[in-house]
Parts: sequence; C-alpha cells; structure tokens
Amino acid sequence: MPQKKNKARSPIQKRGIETREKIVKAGMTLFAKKGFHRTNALEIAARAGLATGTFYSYFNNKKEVLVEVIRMFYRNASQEVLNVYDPVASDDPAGNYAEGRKLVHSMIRTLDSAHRLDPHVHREILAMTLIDPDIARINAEEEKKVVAYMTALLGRFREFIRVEDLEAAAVLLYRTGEEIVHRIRVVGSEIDGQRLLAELEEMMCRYLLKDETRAGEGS
Amino acid sequence: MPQKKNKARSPIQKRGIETREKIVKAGMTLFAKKGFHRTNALEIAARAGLATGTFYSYFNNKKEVLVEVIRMFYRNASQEVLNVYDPVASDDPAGNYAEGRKLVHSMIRTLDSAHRLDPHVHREILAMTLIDPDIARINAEEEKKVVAYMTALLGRFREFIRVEDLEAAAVLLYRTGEEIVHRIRVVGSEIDGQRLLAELEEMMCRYLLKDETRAGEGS
Amino acid sequence: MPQKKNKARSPIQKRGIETREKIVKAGMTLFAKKGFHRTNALEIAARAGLATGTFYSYFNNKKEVLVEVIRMFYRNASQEVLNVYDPVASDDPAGNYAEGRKLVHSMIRTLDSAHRLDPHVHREILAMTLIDPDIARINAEEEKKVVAYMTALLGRFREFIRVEDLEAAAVLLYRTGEEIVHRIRVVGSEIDGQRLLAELEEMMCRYLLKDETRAGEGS
Amino acid sequence: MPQKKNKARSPIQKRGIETREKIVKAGMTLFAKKGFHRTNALEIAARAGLATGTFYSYFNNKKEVLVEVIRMFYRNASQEVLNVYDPVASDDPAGNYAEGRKLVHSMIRTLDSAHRLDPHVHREILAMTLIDPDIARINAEEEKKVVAYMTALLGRFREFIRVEDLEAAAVLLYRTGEEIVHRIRVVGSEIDGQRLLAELEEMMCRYLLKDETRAGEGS
DNA sequence: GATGAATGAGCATTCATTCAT
DNA sequence: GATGAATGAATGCTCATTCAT
Repeated sequence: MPQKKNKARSPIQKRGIETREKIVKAGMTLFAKKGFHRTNALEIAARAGLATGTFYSYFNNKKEVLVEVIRMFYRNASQEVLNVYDPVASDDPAGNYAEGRKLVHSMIRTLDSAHRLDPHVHREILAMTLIDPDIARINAEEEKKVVAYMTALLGRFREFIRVEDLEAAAVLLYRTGEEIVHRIRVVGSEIDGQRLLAELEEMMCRYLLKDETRAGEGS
Repeated sequence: MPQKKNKARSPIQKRGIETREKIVKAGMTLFAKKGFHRTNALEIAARAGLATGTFYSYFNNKKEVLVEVIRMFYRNASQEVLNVYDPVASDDPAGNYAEGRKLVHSMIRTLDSAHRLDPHVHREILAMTLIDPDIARINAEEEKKVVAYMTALLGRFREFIRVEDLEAAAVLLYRTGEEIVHRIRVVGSEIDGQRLLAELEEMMCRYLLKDETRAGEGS
Repeated sequence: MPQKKNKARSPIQKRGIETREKIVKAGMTLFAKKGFHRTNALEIAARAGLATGTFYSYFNNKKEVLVEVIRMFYRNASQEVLNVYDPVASDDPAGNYAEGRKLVHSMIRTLDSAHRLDPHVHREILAMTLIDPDIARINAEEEKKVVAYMTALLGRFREFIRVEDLEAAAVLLYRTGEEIVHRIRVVGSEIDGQRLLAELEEMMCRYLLKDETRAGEGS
Repeated sequence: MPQKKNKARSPIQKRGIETREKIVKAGMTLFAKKGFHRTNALEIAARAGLATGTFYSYFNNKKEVLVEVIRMFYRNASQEVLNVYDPVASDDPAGNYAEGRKLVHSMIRTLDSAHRLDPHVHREILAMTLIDPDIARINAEEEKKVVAYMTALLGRFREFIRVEDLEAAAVLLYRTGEEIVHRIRVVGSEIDGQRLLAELEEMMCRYLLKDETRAGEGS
C-alpha cells in the first residue's frame, strides 16, 4: 500500500460538515489577517473553537485548508459576479460603441467587486500560487473556469468587438483587469486609483471595441 | 533607547564587500531554487562557503539578504534594459504609427528579456512582496524608479501618443506588460504565449498610439 | 478506594462474547502485520467493524487486547500440539533409544508446528514480553503451563531418559527448542535451517537419552 | 536529489566526538531503565546535559542512537570476553574430556559475564530486534561476528569435539547459551538458575564432547 | 448499547540565533 | 574576525481516551 496516507475525514453528517466549514472559515480569516505562513494549525483550530486533534481529523495539514479556502473564494466571487454583473440589457436590439463601453465598464466593476469581497484572502492566494506548485495547480483550475466564462461572454458580444482571437482577448483582459484592480485595492498603486482605472477602461475599450466612428460598419 | 539591535557589519574593506556579495548570490540562487521559506540561514552560509556565524555578522537575518537580492535583481534588470532597449533610432526624423509600434514592441521585448534573466528570483520577489510588508516597501521603491523611467520614455515620444495622462499610462503599461510576460514566462498561461503576446502588443498599440489613419493629424 | 477504573464490560450474552472475539481477532491480525506499537485502537475497532467507542466498552486499552491475544495464541498452540503430537505409541512395551529419538523428534516437530501457526504473532508476543512487565507476567503464566506439561511428558518416558532433574530438563529443552525454531522460522538464521535442526535434535538426544549402546542397562 | 536527508553531523573534533558519546551513553542508560519506546529524544538530550537541538544535530532520531548503543554493547561485550575468557591453558599437552568441560564451562561463564554487564540494555536490544527490521539487521551483523568467533574457537579444540558441522554447532551453542543465560539473568526463570545452568552445561558437554570413556580413542 | 466526533497531552523535529573557542 | 557547536522556542502531527447523541 504505497499510497499517501489520507486520514482526513470526509464528513457526511450535518455536524461534520459544519465543523469542516468552521475550520475553512477560521483558516480564511487567519490567512487573510496574518498570512498563510504566519498562521499555524493550532490557531486555526482554536479560532474554529476546536481542539488541535479535531483539525487534523478533517485536514491533513493547513495547506489542505488553503485549497478549500481557494475554492470557497472562487465560489463567493462567482456569486458576486452574478450579483453585480449586468453588462447590457438582454433585449438590446443592436450592439454599438456605447454598449461596448458598458460591457467593459461592467467587467471592471465586477472584478473590482470580487476584489473588495476579500482582498487579503486574494492576496494570500496569489502569493501561495507563486510559492507552491500544488496551490498553483488548484488556482489554475479555478482561473480556467473564469477565462472560459469570459470567452463565452465576449462571444455573445461579437457584433461590436473588433478582436478576432476571443480566447486570447479573454485571457488578456482578465489578467490585465485583475492585475490593475488588485494593485489598486490590495497593494496600493504608485498613482491614484481613479486615474488608473480610467486609463484601464480606456485601454480595454480601444483594444476590444470597434471604433466609435466605425461602429456602424461592422464586418 | 530600545532600538533594534543592528549588529550587521557594513564592510568597507574589499574582502568584506566580497563576502557580503557571496552571501547575496548564494541567497539569490537558493531563493530561486527552493523559495525563501524553504531556505534557511545555514544553507545560505554553507553555499557561500562560510560558517553560520559569519553569515550573521553580515546580515541580521535572511530577510535582509532578500532585500539585497531584490536590489541586485533590479540592478541586473536595468542593465539588461540598457543592453536590449533601442526603441526608435535616435535620428528618426518624424514620429509616426510605425515608429510607435516599434516603441511598444521594444518595451515588451525588454520586459521579456528582464524576465528571462531570472524568472524564479522574480517569482520569489513577487511572492514575498505579497507576503511581507517590508519587502513590499523595498520592492515598491524599485518599481517607482521603473515607472519614472517609463513615464520619461513616453514623454519623449509624445508626438505619436494619444494618451494624455502619461504617468497613469506608464503604470498601466508596465503592470500589464509585466503581468502578461510573467504569466507566459514563469507561471504558464492558459493559452499559447505567442497568441497572448500578439494581443498584448495590439492592445498596447491601440491604447497608446494615434490611429494609423490619423497618424498625420496629431495635434 | 482509589482503585483502577475498570469499565470494560465482561459480556455474558452471546452477542457480546462474539464482539469481544472479533476485537481480539482484529488485534491479533494487526499486531502480527504491523506490530503492537504501530497499531492503534482506532484501527483495531475499524477492522473489527466497530466504532472506537465500542472498542473501549470491551477493553480498557489495547494492552488488554494483547493479553487476550496471548491467551488465544497459547490456546491455539495447545490445540496444535494435540493435533500434531504423538511421540510414542502409547502401548509401547519397552523404552529404548529409538523410541527416545522419536520423542525428541516429535517435540521439535510440535514446537515447529506451533511456530508455523502464527509466527508473527509469536514474535510480537516475545517482543512485548521483553518490553512490558505486565505482558511478561501473563506470558510467564502461560509458559509455566507448557513447562508443567513437558515435565509430565518427560516423566512418562523416564525409562529411557538419563537426566534426573526432569523439571530443569523440561525448561532447558523447551527454551532451547523454542529459541532455535523461532530463529529458523521467524528471525532467519545465520545458517541453513535444516543443518541447525539436525544439530538441535542431536544435542537434545545426547543430553536426554540414555546412550544407544547402554540403552539396555537402564536404571 | 531523492536521497534521504542525512543531516546528522559526523564530528571529527574532539569535542564533537565527546558530545556524541555522551548522547549514546545517555541513550543506553535510559533505554535500559525505561525502555526504548518510553524514552524520548528530549530526555536523552537532557540526561546528556544537552539541548534538544544538539541531539538532532548528531542523530536524526532516537533509533540511530539505539544502533549506536547496539554497537557499543557488542564492543563492551567483546572486551568482556577477552577479560573473562581463558578456556584452556594454551600449553595444554593433550585435549581430553576434562579440558572439554572447561571449555564449555568457560563459554557459559563468558556469556553470563556479558549478560551481567548490562542485562537491561541487552533485553531492550533483543526486543527491538524483534520489532524493527532495521535494528534486526544491525544486530544480525554483530551476531554474525560472534558466531564466526565461536566457530573458530571450536575449530581450535577439534581434538576433543565429536561434532562435525562446527558452524551449526557454534550457532546452536551460542543461541542456546544466550537464551538460557538471558532467561536466568534478565527475565527470570521458572526454576532456580543454578539448576538450569547445571543442566545447560551438561547438555552442551554431552553434545559437544567426545565421551569421557572414549576420550582417548579420538582420531 | 453503539457511535464516531472531539479532545488535548505528548512527542518528534526544525531552525534562527548566540557565543565560547 | 571567523568558526560551528549549542541552544531552545516553536510547530506539526498522533492517538489513547472520553462523551454527547
């Protein structure tokens, strides 16, 4: 049996699921507050109101908690997207430049909302993604979904989009938007956030949308 | 005066400076290979061919080594920029769209070169910047210089640039370029790097440059 | 009365006895496979198909299981002795050297059979006997019975036995036989088992039996 | 580098060697007093007058100390053999039965002395040999040397020995002697030690030596 | 009675840092 | 100055045992 020992419980009963949830939430809070490396299993357990041993009967180590935190983070962020997002009225008769700007604006606002949700957790996830290959993999899985979602979104607005490689555009816009919003909300930018956001929106529009003056010419 | 103990020597003699250098290089190598957290002072000393005690007579702790590694990294990257960078022939008579593309292309190529230099060190610096406020500060200092440099650069090409807030543009372009190149060179992107770089260049050009067809109209 | 807590149930009903038996068997299997120290109560319970708590309502701790395992082991071994053992036809008219050799041979074969039954359990019992005084005591009780049995056995063949101190002889032969068979079957001997067994038999015969040539001279 | 980390220091300087020695001695004392499993690294370090960390810079874990204890035990025992052992005056003109008895007596006395040296350490080694395959291997190495020594010893007295397979005889006598002496000195025997030792000597003599009455007939 | 979630003391191990030589 | 042995606080993890359901 040369397989990794995997003693972590997979609770089925209601109580077990709640306990697991409590641990993940405690982990999330502490990772956000003190960072992953400065948090230890004892603290997570204590904050969840549990004994050390209980922690270890649900997770093999704190990294497994982080994985769950990442999943929860993306779940929450998706929820937030659904709450916030409403790019263009669905019954819009014809795409045009103004609608395109609304789309871009809406995308940025959505990223921003997702960031405001829990900027410190996000920062920790980013850091761990850089440090730990396992975490990188988990995060990549989640990000793939985001990119797929954005690609599909762009597809729905093809009419007033000038870019042809929609997938590349999705990656580019997601990464760019992420990075800038993260910079403003979490890290702190060299310059005022409003100025930067304005330029970001401008850049995205010029890149993505058919020119205002040419809006009617559509391929 | 409960001030921080600061026993670290500031070597003036040639030999001391060399020893210090050896430690920083050993640190750089190990941080790149194993990451900051998985590297310990003993290893750094050993790889530098020194005793543990000697390490501590040059640095108070390994974080101080990281600070030095960051400084060295930016020094090397600047050097690389000077080697690589040649955006527009200096005797170019008139700015125009083609020249603008060259500028953008050159900027991306430069970032790419800097990344290829030592992607793992770079990754580690990014991670530590997210994790440790002190490191964040040090890194911010260095990045401020980069942004200043880019702002100045854009200023020199104002003729064929449509953006007005040059500083915001510099931050935006730097962050965006950084992020995308980093994604491709270090993390691994969801899609092919060439496609992404092509779109990046396109986005930057559309954002930054006066339209091709309007290139002559410039204010 | 600060007496030891002794909550372990003494089941009288059929079901309880079966459950107890299941635990002992599970313990025996696991002690044999992984050793006493590397086995924990949870595993024993799990393998017996019971919850941890149930385990503790039958036994106060895993050492009590070991005690039961030892008892079961000797019960099984005794059974085996009765199956295997038939030293000399009971109606044998006269003892002589050949009959003596048969006796010795039969004793060795019996020990060997008992060892083959469950060598790993036996090894574990031996080890625990050395480590834990309580276990040593329990095992000593069981061994006392074996020695008594062997003493009686020798008594029945006094005719062709030259040794006078039958009890000492019983201890000596039991210990020697045990040790050598154990060495061959469980530990692995420095030399080939057959050679060693041959010498063992020879040694026992020379020690125990009246000389072939003097066989008739008896008492 | 998928090799086991092996950080344990191999001290060359006098001080380091002494420290290592101190740890082994502390380990030996504690293993003897409390048994291997009931001793922990902290205690060993404390008894050696060292900090926990120091312990781990000399040994990777307490098992490694046990290995060293085993080696030291056999070293001491060998020393004891040389001190005690003097089977037959070297200038003895002719082997005969009386000399043979002296040889056997001397062998038993030697085993006994070795046992008296440190019976508890010996018991612990035996137990660990049964429990841990690594320890079993280490111990087997040491025992092989003993058997080789005894085989050679028997060879020197071939004249009054009737056994032909000297190696098998060496194993048999060593194991038997060991077991009985151990039983008497460490475990406690069912019967009085003197009686058992007397029978042991008798058994060994009858097995090994040419018959008293035939002593002169030797090839 | 049975269950299995929860407990928490206990142990192994690491490593930043000090300091006698 | 350089050395590297020594330090010991800190932390990850295990498991015998309890107890609410």
